Amino acid sequence: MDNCFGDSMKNIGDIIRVAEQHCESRGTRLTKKRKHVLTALIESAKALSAYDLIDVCREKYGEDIPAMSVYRILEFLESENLVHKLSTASKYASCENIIGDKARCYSQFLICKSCSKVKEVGLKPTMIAELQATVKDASFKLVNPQLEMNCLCDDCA
Amino acid sequence: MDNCFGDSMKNIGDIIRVAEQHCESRGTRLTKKRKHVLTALIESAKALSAYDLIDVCREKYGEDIPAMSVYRILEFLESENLVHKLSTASKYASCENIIGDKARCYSQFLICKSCSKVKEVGLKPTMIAELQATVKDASFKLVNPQLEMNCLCDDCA
DNA sequence: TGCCTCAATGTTACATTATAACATCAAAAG
DNA sequence: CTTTTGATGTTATAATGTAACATTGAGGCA
Ligand SMILES: [Zn+2]
Ligand SMILES: [Zn+2]
Ligand SMILES: [Zn+2]
Ligand SMILES: [Zn+2]
Repeated sequence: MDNCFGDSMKNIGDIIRVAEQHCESRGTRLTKKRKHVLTALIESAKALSAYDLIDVCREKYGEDIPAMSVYRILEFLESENLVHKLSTASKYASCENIIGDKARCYSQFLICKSCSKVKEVGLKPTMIAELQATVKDASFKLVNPQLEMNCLCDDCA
Repeated sequence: MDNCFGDSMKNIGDIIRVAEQHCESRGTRLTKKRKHVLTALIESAKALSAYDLIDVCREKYGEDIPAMSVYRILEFLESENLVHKLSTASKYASCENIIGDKARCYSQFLICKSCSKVKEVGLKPTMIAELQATVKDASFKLVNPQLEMNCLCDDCA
């Protein structure tokens, strides 16, 4: 490994600050609860369900957020491109490009079906073009080009 | 349009017969209920939920299949590569390659998020190779290469 | 034929994921 | 301060999916 921190090298404070600025510049607010949900996702290497997040927020912040609110918060964070919904897993993961703002790029997600570990990887333009062409040939319009790949991580394989 | 039948050109009897032979050759059985569920999916241009299928089977075959059984039947049909589960939509679609047995190929599914119309398109080998490479670089193993694309069909766009 | 066995299906109960509808609270603006 | 609007709470319920155990039914064999 290159350093002694591994993935936890990422400075959460920095990411949150960027997320706050991002929201501010868009006229929205990263409230305390939204920040907690986002932080929980950033700190997790694994995708979490809405109900997982309820547990994490209770355990880590002593904060009881009802399911309905968690879903609304996730919807907000997704609309701000800070979080991605992984439909194949019914779980949520923080965007890995909050700093750098590549969030609008087309990503593929490698999701371990055993432990939910997730990795977000940008799609190459050539791939995007090919996917777009396929969709067009079939008379469909691509709405959300997010790809989710059903995988096993090396720990689980 | 090339002919007056459109997609309904596909001869369902032929497909079912191939599916039966396929099962027989694998030592499994395409029972009456399994056949009904499979037929319902083949006849539908749209992906259907398990509960949709309960309704279709009741309406078309006067047959009341409990939810648990429908899920088991879908699991069986998927294990035989006759049906695909579209996880992003929580719906199911018949394989479009039952005749020809390309079922083991890697497919991408274009799914209309408005009406659930679905099209199965084979992935080009170059695409598969690229996806595989990405997965490998990230230390994941690809389990199921199925791609699901969130689209709008031309009718709904 | 009658029994045996195992696959298929039924039944009941429940878990998980998600949304609708309406009430309340709180921050920013005037 | 009040108004306004966005954010959150509350309650109920819908939609999707699974666990556990019971029953049925189709083939194989005495
Ligand atoms: Zn992202
Ligand atoms: Zn794993
Ligand atoms: Zn197929
Ligand atoms: Zn459509």
